[in-house]
Amino acid sequence: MKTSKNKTKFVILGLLSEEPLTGYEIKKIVDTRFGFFWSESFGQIYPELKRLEGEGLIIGNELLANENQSGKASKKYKITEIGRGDLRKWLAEPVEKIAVRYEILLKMYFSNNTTPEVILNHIREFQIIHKKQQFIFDRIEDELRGNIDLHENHQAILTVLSLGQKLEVSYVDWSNEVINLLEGKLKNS
Amino acid sequence: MKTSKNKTKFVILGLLSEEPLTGYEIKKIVDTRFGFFWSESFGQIYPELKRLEGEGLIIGNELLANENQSGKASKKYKITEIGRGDLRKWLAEPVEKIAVRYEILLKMYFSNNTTPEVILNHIREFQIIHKKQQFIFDRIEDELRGNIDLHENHQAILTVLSLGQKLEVSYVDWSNEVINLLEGKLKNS
DNA sequence: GGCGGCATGTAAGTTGTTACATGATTAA
DNA sequence: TTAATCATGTAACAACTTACATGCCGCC
Repeated sequence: MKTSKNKTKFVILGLLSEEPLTGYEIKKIVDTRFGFFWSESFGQIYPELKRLEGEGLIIGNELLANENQSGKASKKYKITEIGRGDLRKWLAEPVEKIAVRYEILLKMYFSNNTTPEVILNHIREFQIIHKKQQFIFDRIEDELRGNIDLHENHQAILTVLSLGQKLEVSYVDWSNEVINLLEGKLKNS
Repeated sequence: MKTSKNKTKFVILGLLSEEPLTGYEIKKIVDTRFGFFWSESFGQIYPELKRLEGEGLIIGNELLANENQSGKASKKYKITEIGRGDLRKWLAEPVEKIAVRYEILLKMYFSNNTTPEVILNHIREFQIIHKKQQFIFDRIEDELRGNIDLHENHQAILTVLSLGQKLEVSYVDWSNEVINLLEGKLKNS
C-alpha cells in the first residue's frame, strides 16, 4: 500500500470532520493544538482548500463581512461524504515514520569546533523553552480533565498530549544532564 | 542575529572538519549516525559540494577508479580554513527550534473517524519500530563505552545518543499506555 | 547473469516558507 | 492613531525527494 503524501489534505479533512471552519481557523487550530507535532502555512492551506472543493471533498459557504466577527468576507468549509471516505481511507493506511530535525544535536555533534560556553548557552536556552512547554502542557491537561465533555474526541486529545508531555520530560532531563557535564568541564579548566 | 538556513552546508562542513570525505561517504554517515535526528539526500549533497568548492570553503581531490575501493572515480573533499570559520560562526548562532512531524499523532487525533482496531494496529507497528531502535541504540552505547578513543568527539557522540535513547523510551512507554487503553476499550465492546 | 555495494550527478517534480497586498474592526 | 486580530489569497523562492542514467567490481 503506497502511503499518501500531501498531508495538508488530511489535516483539513480531519479538522472539518468535527466542525465547519474557515482557512484562517484551520491555521489557528494547527498552530495551537498541533504545534508540537505538526505545522501548516497559509500558503499551503488556502490553495489546498480550493483544490479540495474542486474535487468535491469539501464545500465552501461564503459569509459576508457582516455575518462573522471580522471586517472581511470569509468562507466556511464543510466536509462532504466523499471527503469523509478519503479521510477514513487515509486513517487505515500505514503510518509514515516520524520525521524530525534537531539542529541542536547537529551542533552538539560538531561541538569540538567551538567552546563549551557556546554549547552551554544553547542547551540552557533549549531547557528554558522546554520547561515552559512542559508547564503549558500540564495546564492544558488540568483543563481537559476538568471538562470531560468539551470535545467528542476527548480521550484522543489526552493521548496526543501525553506523548507531548513525555517528550518534554526527555528534553528537560537530557538538557540537565548536558548542563551538568559541561559545567563540570568548565570548572576543571 | 539571523539564523542561517541551508543546513546541508553545515552538515558537510561539520563532517569534513573531522576527516576528508566523498559525497557518498557523507550520505552514509548522515544515514547511519544522524538518522534519528537528521537526513540529507544525494540531490542535496552533490550540488552543495560543488557550490562550497566554488566558494572556497572546501577543496576536492579527484581519485581515479583504481585509487579507491570502487570501480568508479571519486572525489575526496577537505575543509579549508575559511570553511572552518563559517562552521564556527554557525555553531555560535542561536539554535533553530526543533522541527518534527508525527503523522501518528495526526491519526490519533482524528481517530474518531475510524475503528479502534485500525489505530491499535498503527500503535503496535510504531512500538515494534521503536523497541528495535532502542535495542540498536543500547548496542551502540556499549560499543562506544568499550572504545573510548575511537573518535576525538567521543563525549559529544554519547551525548547525542543519550537524547535518542530518552526519546525511544518515551515512544515505547507511550505506545504501551495507548495499547492498554485501546485493548481495554475493545474488551468492553 | 544478476544483485548489491561503491560512486557521481542531474532533472523534474513536490512541498513548504516568506513576503506581500488588501482591508475592516476593535481596543489601547 | 496605531497595533492587533480577523481574513483571504498569490508570487517568488527555497528546500527536498525521487527517479533515472552511468558504470565498475566482487560475490553467489
